[in-house]
Amino acid sequence: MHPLRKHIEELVELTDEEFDCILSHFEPIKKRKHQYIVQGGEHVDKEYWVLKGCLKSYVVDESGKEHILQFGMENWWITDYESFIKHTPSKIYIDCIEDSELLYITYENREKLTAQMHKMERFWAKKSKFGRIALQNRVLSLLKNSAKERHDLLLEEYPQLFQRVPKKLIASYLGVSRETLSRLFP
Amino acid sequence: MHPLRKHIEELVELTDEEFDCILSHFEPIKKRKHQYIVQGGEHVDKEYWVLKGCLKSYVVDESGKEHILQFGMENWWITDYESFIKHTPSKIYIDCIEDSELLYITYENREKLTAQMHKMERFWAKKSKFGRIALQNRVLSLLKNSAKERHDLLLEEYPQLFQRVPKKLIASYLGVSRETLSRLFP
DNA sequence: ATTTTCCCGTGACCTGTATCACACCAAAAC
DNA sequence: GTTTTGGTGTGATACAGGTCACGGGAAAAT
Repeated sequence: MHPLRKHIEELVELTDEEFDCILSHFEPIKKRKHQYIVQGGEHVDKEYWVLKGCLKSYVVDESGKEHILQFGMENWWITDYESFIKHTPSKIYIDCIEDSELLYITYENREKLTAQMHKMERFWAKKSKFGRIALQNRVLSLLKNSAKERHDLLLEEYPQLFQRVPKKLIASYLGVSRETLSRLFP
Repeated sequence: MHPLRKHIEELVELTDEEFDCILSHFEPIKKRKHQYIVQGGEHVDKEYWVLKGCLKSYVVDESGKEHILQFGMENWWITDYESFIKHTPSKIYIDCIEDSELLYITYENREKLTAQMHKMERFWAKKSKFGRIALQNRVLSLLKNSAKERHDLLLEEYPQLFQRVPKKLIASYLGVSRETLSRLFP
């Protein structure tokens, strides 16, 4: 079964025809390590689904430091939601940590697809709810947990991440410096 | 026009009949300052809309310190989304900072309403998207901004808040101690 | 009216984390 | 193979913000 179908069917059931229709709204794209799919200032009109590889979305502050909002690995969706939903210029960057294979859907195609297939509207609505809950928990974690606790929680939830991405990126996701993270876990 | 109707019509247009139908799915409730609408451990099956007053949703850590996730004032929705959506026991508390008048809808009624009125499904979907974007920006702000910067951004975005709620709650929302906040803005 | 609680500023001190600087090593680029 | 780049650990030092403690005044409770 196509991995995207498997992914969608975790939330809604599909017939063969429905999935064919869904897939026809996507385009495949390959990107190599260090290549961008979103750069700050752009208008983002695509949402990406990761078939293979690993990406990061982040902002860059005035001092040039990166702050990671999200990683994207197999079966994850990634884009700048603010730009994608509100049609505003992007504040974030997304690039590949590894060579990656992606499927993307344009805003227009997503609108078409949700209009004609109510299941997909429900699918994305659920995704949005879960994404919101995850972000809510991340806010709470940033408010109440120490760097060490945040690290342990991340390790527990996404152990694969620690095998794949450099620790300085983990540090940037957790909101601590590379050096501090290194000292916390000798 | 009913304030709830005005609120909903900011995102989707309604006929009189549609709004009557919507309103019939809600119940009014009054709560006094210090009263809870959600307490940790409960199963939350209601979403609240604030007609009048002010509330806060927060977690309590092991040391007893409160960390504020969200304030709710007029025209805001408030509940524990994680518990409400996933049907898990609540990790958060919600209580009134002022005497408040609320309208609530149960999970069941919300399901009924979204099933029979597609507009409301779209309304809540949009709300969810915007909520997610707001949380995303809050995460980024916690990662990249100092306490002072976070304060200034909050003041800019929600000046009313500073007129209504004690500064210690603002501090708790920003993720700094009351004393530090007091020193930052003498 | 009196008492109690809460709000808020402020001093003294402590601690977690940032920053800067350097060194080592592995992996990528040439 | 050699060079360059990037990832990681570690020391020294600086600082933002936390914690504890106190007091005064406003607001709520009695």
